[in-house]
Amino acid sequence: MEKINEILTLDSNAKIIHPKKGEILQRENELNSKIFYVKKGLLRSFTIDEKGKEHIFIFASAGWLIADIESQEFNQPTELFIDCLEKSEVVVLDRANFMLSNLTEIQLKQNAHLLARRTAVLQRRVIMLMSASAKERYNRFLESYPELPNRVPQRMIASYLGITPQALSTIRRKMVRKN
Amino acid sequence: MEKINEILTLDSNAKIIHPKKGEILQRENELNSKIFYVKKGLLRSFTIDEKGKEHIFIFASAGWLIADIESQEFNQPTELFIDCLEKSEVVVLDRANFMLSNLTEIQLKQNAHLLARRTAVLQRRVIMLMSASAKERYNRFLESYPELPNRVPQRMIASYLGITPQALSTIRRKMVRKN
DNA sequence: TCACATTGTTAATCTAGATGAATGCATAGA
DNA sequence: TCTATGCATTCATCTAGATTAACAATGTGA
Repeated sequence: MEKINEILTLDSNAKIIHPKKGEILQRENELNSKIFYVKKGLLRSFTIDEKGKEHIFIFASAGWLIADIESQEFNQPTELFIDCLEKSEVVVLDRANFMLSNLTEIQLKQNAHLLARRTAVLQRRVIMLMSASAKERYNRFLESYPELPNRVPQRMIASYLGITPQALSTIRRKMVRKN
Repeated sequence: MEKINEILTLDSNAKIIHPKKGEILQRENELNSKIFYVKKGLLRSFTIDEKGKEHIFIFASAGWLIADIESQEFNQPTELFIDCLEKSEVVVLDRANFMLSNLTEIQLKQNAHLLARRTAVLQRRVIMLMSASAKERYNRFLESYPELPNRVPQRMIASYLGITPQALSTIRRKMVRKN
């Protein structure tokens, strides 16, 4: 991972920012959205639906990308907000830089790798949402991201799992009683 | 899109196959899984859960990639089956070819573009699964893939949407009555 | 320090969609 | 041609999780 850090920071068009907790890096309906690479800290992306309900799309801790690939790929304004959950250090790239500029072959490959890793996570997520109960999804979440429960409030975990905070609370109660 | 076709077929390591309807291109638990680029026809990927229930992960018609990115990225055996829904023409690439070999810069960029497009679809899918009702998901599906309902049985559409064929049938009945 | 917002919990009720079963239709294979 | 298998539909019932609401515990900012 250290290699990728170096490569990204060597990209002459990349900027580094240090957002603090609560800072919004990208708003819904913005054009020209960016790709963020998290060096330290924790970001998240989320949508807000017509009923005003927040749905967390992805968390990104150190070493992960966060971006609205959909809007970029189809050249539409963002549907996703991106904000900062912990004091962070973030490399800001734009789309042209990431895939279409004159990067070296190694940089392109590393970037493709980061993108593939993100896609892999999404693949698992879709399968989970379709085939697993809320309880199973929560257990899988704990396995996959053991450090996150200490870093984000439960209502955000519930939102990421696609359930209400009440439902998550109930699931946790039942799990405790069984142990 | 025609450009990408040409590029892929020029890749000297790529093979072209012509699977027929029902043919299985990749089974669960296979190692060394491939990336398939659909030139003509229609493929799908799906999982089978512990209860034996089938969940369609993605359809891929002409111009789209289909692959188990997750298992490739984490070097684990495939969880996904890939099979053929219509007589097709398919370019078979392996992972090394796709991202890590000595392709030209243009090829790498085109491949990254295909990957990003797939990621974009997955992004929309996750957001839909989390925030929209079955009826809304069905309507969005019809908008996004207007030609697919004529090409695949309804039970597969239901499976793609994450609902039962009965539920889809009921949704369709209600939609017809309202018009 | 006090007012007020945010978080997590519990419980009562409601509902979208699952499950299971029966029926008619169409397609395929001997 | 007859039979069997798969597909779509309908209905009765069940259930996971949503909704609403009340409350305690913890932060937080003026």
